[in-house]
Amino acid sequence: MFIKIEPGLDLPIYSQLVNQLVDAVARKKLTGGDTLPSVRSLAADLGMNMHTVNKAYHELEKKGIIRIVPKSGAIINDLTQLEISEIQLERISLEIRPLLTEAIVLGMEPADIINLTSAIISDIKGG
Amino acid sequence: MFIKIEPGLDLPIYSQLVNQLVDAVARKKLTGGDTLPSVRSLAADLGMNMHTVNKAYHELEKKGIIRIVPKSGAIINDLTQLEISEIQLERISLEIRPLLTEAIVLGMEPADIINLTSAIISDIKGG
DNA sequence: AGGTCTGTTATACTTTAAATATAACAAGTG
DNA sequence: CACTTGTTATATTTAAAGTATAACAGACCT
Repeated sequence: MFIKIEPGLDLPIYSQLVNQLVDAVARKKLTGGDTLPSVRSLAADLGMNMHTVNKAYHELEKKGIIRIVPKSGAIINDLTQLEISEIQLERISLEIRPLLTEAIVLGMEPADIINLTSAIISDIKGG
Repeated sequence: MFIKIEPGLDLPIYSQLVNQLVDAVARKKLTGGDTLPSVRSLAADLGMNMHTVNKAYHELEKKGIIRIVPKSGAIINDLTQLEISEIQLERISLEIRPLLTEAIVLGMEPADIINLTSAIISDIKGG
């Protein structure tokens, strides 16, 4: 797999795993219908515990990015041409808010923030 | 004070305090030169421990929003007409990135995200 | 000068989250 | 039938969050 985990970072390793899997979907290394490795095999791959991977998978399920079929496996959801749910939009807004507030307080103009946002989005898709 | 802390939330109470103080600066309830209450008095006010408030203040100092003068107190920095530092910009970008990635994966178009961002910024300033 | 308030530092403790370690179960798959 | 799957349960370790006291030294005020 294309996952690199760094223990000792300020971000928990299960969150790192979540972020990198979301990233992989954004970059289309993973796409709707693809299956994720079993929690056991991925845990072995990454040198971490089964339950840690399991926690990451359930986090991804909460986010609506994968579905978990008990006794079978985890599958990436097909979200193309599907409207984002109100709940997920609300959650993202709530998490993004304090960061935007901080940017404003530190002196960024709305236009600067929009430019930064656009640049990051391009990088996510392109890089 | 205009601070409301909710224990039992998934966000640590020292982070809640940080967020609400940043928010107060954004809304200009607090502005450059204003002093924050002492860690002891604010802790008593909010029914929390001195060290928890202290932790929040130091977090705000790392963010560049206040300065702490030992044996004296905490003062809001004057950041108007001051360029954001490269370090802070880098940190904000790094934290905002996974949220934007998630939005993309959940089907939002770049334009949608920009609109959402603009709306939140307006709300921060206006509300 | 004296007393109070300040942030700082240190120590100790409790509680919660993160992470690991095993083990067993029941259902899907070949 | 044998194997793999996610699930569940229990136990343990480590780190973070939060509280509780106490003492210190400089600032501040009368």
